[in-house]
Amino acid sequence: MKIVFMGTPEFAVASLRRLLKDGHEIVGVFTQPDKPGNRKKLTAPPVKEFALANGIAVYQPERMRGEEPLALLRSLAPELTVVAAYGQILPQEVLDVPKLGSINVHASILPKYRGAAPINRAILNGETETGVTIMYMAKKLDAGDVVSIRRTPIAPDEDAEALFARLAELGAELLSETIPTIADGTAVRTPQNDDEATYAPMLSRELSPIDWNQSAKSVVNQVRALVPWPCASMVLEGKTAKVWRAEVSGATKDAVGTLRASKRGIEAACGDGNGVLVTEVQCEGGKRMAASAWLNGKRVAVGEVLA
RNA sequence: CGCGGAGUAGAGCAGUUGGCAGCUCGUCGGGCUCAUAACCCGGAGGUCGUAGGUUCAAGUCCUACCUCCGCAA
Repeated sequence: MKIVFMGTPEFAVASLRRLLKDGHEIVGVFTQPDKPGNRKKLTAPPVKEFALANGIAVYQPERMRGEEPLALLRSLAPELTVVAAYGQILPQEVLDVPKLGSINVHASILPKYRGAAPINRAILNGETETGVTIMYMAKKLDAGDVVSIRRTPIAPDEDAEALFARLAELGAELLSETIPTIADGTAVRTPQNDDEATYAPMLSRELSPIDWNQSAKSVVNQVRALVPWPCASMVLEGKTAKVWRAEVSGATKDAVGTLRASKRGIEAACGDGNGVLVTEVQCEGGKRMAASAWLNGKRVAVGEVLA
């Protein structure tokens, strides 16, 4: 089938790879323009890299609105458009170009967690189950008719990075199974119940600082949810440090917010009387490292109170 | 030319006015112990990011470059 693919981050690569593997003719890939990444370098979206490496034409319009991109898309004459985390809002005219319509791979069980950061938000909220949804795209964000859903449990110690990778594969698989039903017209369109919709807004740095007054479990969820960006953060020696990994430890008698060096890391007392063991941190200008290694370099004895 | 931090043993760090390269953890061997992630003794492990320069002498001072990272976007 002649397909146009639209996607940007790593999450989308899995689906694109699967489409290729399934033998579809990818007549073009749309992805976000290269952005000035860190410090100096211009970084290309993962989807672009993958597409180019596989000899597929790549288009990076600033906007999909307007006649130009619309004409471009029409000239490619796709039968179906597949979108996965593209990062741009598509006008109805664009969605209507392919005969079979435009479908989207979304990393949640719709109508729950519509929006930009469904995976992170699900972990942040302590969900124990999530999934992927294939749906027809509608004008309203992530509100189109659902075609297929696949659920999966979230492991208690699974972080956003790991879940991302898993859902990307799961989404690709479901996409692969769903496209044939769209092609032969057996796909069933189920409208979403808007009353049950929830939103997963984009992440920001404001979510980073850890409030130790929360329960230990909430703190750990925050740490898991925000990896690898923006990451939960704590204050070490007056500076902010990213927290890459943490786990709930036992009850503690320390006052809320107390940091204590332990054998395996830094133990912090939380609002519910339990402790959180921070096991991997990253200080300003430094690399991520085991918390025990950090304590090592600081020559802090086990049991000593840091703050 | 956006601001800034950092490259020294497997890991994390120290190294003062240039003068024999150190500390903690880990690792290996031995000992103590009912036992141990605890304790004691001992050992191995480093072209100090790269290339030049100054000097009797450079981890340290000068120059260029490479790599990693935080903030800001």
